[in-house]
Amino acid sequence: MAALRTLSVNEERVWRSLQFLQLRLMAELSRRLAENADLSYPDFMVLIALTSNVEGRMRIFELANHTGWEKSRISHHIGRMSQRRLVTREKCDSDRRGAFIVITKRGRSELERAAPGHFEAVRGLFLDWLTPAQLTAIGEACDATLARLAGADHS
Amino acid sequence: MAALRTLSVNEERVWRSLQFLQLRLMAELSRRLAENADLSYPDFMVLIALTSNVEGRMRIFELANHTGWEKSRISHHIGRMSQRRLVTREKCDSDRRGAFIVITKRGRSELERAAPGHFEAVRGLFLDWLTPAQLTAIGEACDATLARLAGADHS
DNA sequence: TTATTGTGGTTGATGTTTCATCTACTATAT
DNA sequence: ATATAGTAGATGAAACATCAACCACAATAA
Repeated sequence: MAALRTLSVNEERVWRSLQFLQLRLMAELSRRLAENADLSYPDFMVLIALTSNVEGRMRIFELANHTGWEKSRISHHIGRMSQRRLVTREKCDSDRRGAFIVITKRGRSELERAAPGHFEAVRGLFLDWLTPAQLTAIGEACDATLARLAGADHS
Repeated sequence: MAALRTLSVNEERVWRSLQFLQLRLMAELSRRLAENADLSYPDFMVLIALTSNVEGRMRIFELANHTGWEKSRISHHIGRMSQRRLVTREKCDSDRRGAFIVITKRGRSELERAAPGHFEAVRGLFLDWLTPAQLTAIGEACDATLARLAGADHS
């Protein structure tokens, strides 16, 4: 029975909207990815990360940095993706604990099938409708928060 | 080998930041919830929704609207939460298909243990650092996008 | 009344994410 | 050389999320 709403009315509205944005926008983007190719949103992120370097191969920890995911999540996800022949694992010579993840021909073709529509959707559903001021505000607010989160010594 | 980056440099930076914000901020908020109480973020959302009406009871579909989740997700989650005695299910007289979900004493006490720290964190990690202009920009951008997503007839 | 359609919610199967832990190796210190 | 600590990644279990049925009832129409 304590008073629980400790955000101002306005703050709460924005916070709620941001959470709903996440939910709805990701759902719609996922839906379209699945429609255009046989890829989930996470699949797509991994493939995009892999192709951000020319060889299409990357260490697990590099993938983790790129996506922001934990190594375990990467590892499990790569396991599933390699069953579907979207990527393969290769040995790493310079560090024998390590593994390279390499995009396959099939992975590349799925990605190429999905990417144009995806980026078009990101723009068409979201980015294109923002004023330059909104775009800047969002970018700066996110970056500042991320910097703070990274900097704080997590008690 | 096609040209895949179809967002402008600036657009891509903002889009990436927004995705990382989601990831990191939610992770940190979840971590703190688990630290202060025995609640996951989804648990917390359900309990907050339930207490937004005075009786602490709500139909499944109301919970779904409140959280933005699908009914099946709600139902499964309620199943797990009721095993932990955070909520219970009750019959609905006015519609015999329906179910009421009711917060328990235990649910209320966990919530009260978690809520102050949670909202403080939302402010301290994020909201408090935004300028009024940024807050407005984010709110309006989210709302406009959500309206568009809801309005479009999803082909 | 009966048929039809729609809604509220559940269920089971399957896919995903997290958490804690483990193995193998590398790096550093003694 | 050996001990110690740290890092890369894999793994199994459990929590979580999605999807496609499904059942029970309500609402509408014939």
